[in-house]
Amino acid sequence: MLRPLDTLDVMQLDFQHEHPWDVSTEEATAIQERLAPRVTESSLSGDVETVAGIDVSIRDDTAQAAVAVLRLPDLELVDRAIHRCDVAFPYVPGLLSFRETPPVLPALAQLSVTPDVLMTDSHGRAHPRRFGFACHLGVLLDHPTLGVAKSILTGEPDRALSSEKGSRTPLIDEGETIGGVLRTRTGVNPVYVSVGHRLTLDDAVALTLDCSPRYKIPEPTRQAHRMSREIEDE
DNA sequence: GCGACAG
DNA sequence: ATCTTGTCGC
Repeated sequence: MLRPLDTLDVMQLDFQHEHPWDVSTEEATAIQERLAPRVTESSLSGDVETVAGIDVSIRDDTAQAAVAVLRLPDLELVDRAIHRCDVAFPYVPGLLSFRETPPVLPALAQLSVTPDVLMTDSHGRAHPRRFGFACHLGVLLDHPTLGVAKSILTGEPDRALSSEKGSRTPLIDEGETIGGVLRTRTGVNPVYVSVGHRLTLDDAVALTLDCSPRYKIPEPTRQAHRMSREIEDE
């Protein structure tokens, strides 16, 4: 049974209450350090029926956020939302959430179902301060979230990966496991999976594989990416 | 100082 | 991310 939106009531969330978003890079960094301890890593409870892929495209200082909610295991689209607005914060490696969160929250608020898990095309704990976009979004909403990125921001693979689908190795930074390097397709470059909030790295890896039966990029994120690039005029 | 650097 | 066509390889 699909969960109604009320358990993820973004409309009620005054996300500016936690902290301002119009901040300097120094302030943004301090906010990350303050919120990072709030990330929790515990096993998902119950079956995951729906996963929401989240992505943002930016053209000429205008952001278009897209959310695609897919049902497991068939990966059928059950809900979707788009939100367009101006972007204020520049792209700074390590501060992506300050650029992408403001467009994403209003898009999530448009959903008519509550996805069990949120999936971003970014890092979660695999971040210099262990607080990537996936963590920031997860903590703000207090909802299970994972990050699946296409390249490394910080850290390095523990060992070389074999070329078979499902092959994985820890992503290590300063002696700490901050995520996983995962081959989602045989013979294709791996993706980098990490915890955003309220799930374990093993949960995140398993979900990523469940969502990637055909392509390197998981289906929820893939669809969100396509939607974020759809052009509409008004 | 130099190189690295999610999207 | 974004600007962009064909093309090499499994």
